[in-house]
Amino acid sequence: MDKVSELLKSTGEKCTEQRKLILQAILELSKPVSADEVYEYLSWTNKVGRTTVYRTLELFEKKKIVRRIIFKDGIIRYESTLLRHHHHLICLSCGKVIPLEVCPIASLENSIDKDFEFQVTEHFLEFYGYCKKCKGGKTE
Amino acid sequence: MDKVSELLKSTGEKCTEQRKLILQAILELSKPVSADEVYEYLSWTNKVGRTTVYRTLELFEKKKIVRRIIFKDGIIRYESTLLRHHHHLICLSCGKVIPLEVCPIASLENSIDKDFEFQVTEHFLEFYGYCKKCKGGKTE
DNA sequence: TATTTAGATGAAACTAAATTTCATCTAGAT
DNA sequence: ATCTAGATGAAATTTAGTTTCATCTAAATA
Repeated sequence: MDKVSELLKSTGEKCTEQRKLILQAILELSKPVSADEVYEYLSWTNKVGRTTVYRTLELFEKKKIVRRIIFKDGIIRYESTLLRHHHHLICLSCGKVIPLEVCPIASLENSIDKDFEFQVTEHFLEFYGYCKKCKGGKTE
Repeated sequence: MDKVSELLKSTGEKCTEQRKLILQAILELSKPVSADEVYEYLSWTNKVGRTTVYRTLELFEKKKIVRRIIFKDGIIRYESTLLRHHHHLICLSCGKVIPLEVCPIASLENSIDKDFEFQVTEHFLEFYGYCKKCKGGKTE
């Protein structure tokens, strides 16, 4: 059985053609993608409806196959949890998304727990600015 | 002239009754608020329309009177830039928003500039979890 | 393998956030 | 007091996301 099917099986959920396609799309795109981007990416197959994409991504999130990422624009995006926890550099000019391996936050969570009696379960950190290419002539 | 009017004047934009009310609302609410929350907060005055709230917040963002904050839910919120740059703890159970004075990121921006040739202009960092009250019996 | 069924699918209707249009109004310049 | 660029808001529109419900199918069971 292929990797995608195995990953789906491991959650105890039904392994449908649509779910396989959607999961594969996420892995292939390998960056945070919106439901609509997944839908467009798979439109040529004529096998997956918009509703199913939304519902499946929600399911995947619950099953921790994907994690939710929110950028400035407020659109909900997802990326595979096979990618280790990390952050992003997002170019305000061309939209390029650069993964950033460093996470300088983990160590902070414990001290927040202590100082605020607040139990941190997750955090979001994204950087915005201008990539190498766009640094010169900013287009915004 | 009052503080709110002065702040508006300093941007060179017209100082209308609506803008004064909206700015005052943001200062009074003193937490990240959505356009709709501002609209509801001011509804008793019967002087500000929804469209104007959206447009004015956009203007305020451009004029750096407010900054945009995005939480997990994807709704666009704003807070006054009179509040120094900071982050938030957001309770997944009761929705409470606790401001966090610490910013452990500033020092990192320079090294990102060097390592990735990416000029960071801003960053978002929010923590999610359970506040003191909700820690015990999680409701989600 | 055939049957069964809980759960998955998708078209269409709906909701909510945000934006655009356009006729009217007004802050502040003259 | 007059003028006008820009501000306002009701209504229409767009966009992201959700719900409904009739139909279909994965996979459990006979």
